[in-house]
Amino acid sequence: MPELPEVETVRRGLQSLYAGRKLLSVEVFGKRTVRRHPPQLLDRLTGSRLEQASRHGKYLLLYWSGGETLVVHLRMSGQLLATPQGSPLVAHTHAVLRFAGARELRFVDPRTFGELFLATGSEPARRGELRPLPVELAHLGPDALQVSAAQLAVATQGRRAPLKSVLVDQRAVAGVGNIYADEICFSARLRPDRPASSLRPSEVRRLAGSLRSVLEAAVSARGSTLRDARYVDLEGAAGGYQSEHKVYGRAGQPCPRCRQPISKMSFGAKRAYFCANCQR
DNA sequence: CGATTATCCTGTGCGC
DNA sequence: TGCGCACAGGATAATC
Repeated sequence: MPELPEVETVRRGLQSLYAGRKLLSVEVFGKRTVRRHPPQLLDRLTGSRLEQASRHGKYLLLYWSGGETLVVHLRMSGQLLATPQGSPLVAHTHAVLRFAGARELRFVDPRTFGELFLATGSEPARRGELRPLPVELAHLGPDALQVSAAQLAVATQGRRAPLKSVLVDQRAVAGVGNIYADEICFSARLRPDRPASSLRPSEVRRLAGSLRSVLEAAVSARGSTLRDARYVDLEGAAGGYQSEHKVYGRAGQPCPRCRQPISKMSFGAKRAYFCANCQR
């Protein structure tokens, strides 16, 4: 559910609320949220200070003074919430991190797709990144807010797959999901079912510009919160970008550019919303 | 090899 | 009002 803008909003909240704070304890409930290794391994973090809250794509990376990296992915329904000490645990609370001088950090996730794990090692730092990426995330493409037109050209080259499929493929570009892929295609005036390899250089450049501008605008608006309010920030507040969606979820409504009705097409299991008149 | 599909879960909203 | 079913922001292993 959360895509790059929502995860980035959470990251900023973590950085401002918890950076420099010492971790007092970690408590994990159930088996699914910490599933890559024994949950008690997280006790290694106790006594460390959070040095930096970082992000690559939809993954949160918490770097600690002891040298450990805690990786968090919210998947479809995960939330991180800054909650007053000792207030009642809501249903589906799977982990609680207690900090010195700050509210508890709670991981709440009804569908239990989300996960937390300690990185086991790092690959060399990528260009433009201060910290190395955990080996577990080595398969990810460049972060969607950093990606260049040249990198996008490589990602789309030789791929007959629909453009939207490539955009949501985290190995190609990390951070774009179902909502923003549609919004980016609309902004770039490109049909989501265009074979990725058919994009001309000028179209790839347009796509790169739209990637940047749509994601930056969404980050500025603190992400998108849909009707089910599954995404909220650390304070429990909804985002504001949903009111700026141009095509996502708007089948039949007039295109904001040309007033023709927005179309919906099926895409394997997923669907894509687009304007058949002004996206080519 | 690359592209669909099935799966992990719970909650919600819709149609009957 | 109540029930059953389809569907949901994701990622990945299995299958075509």
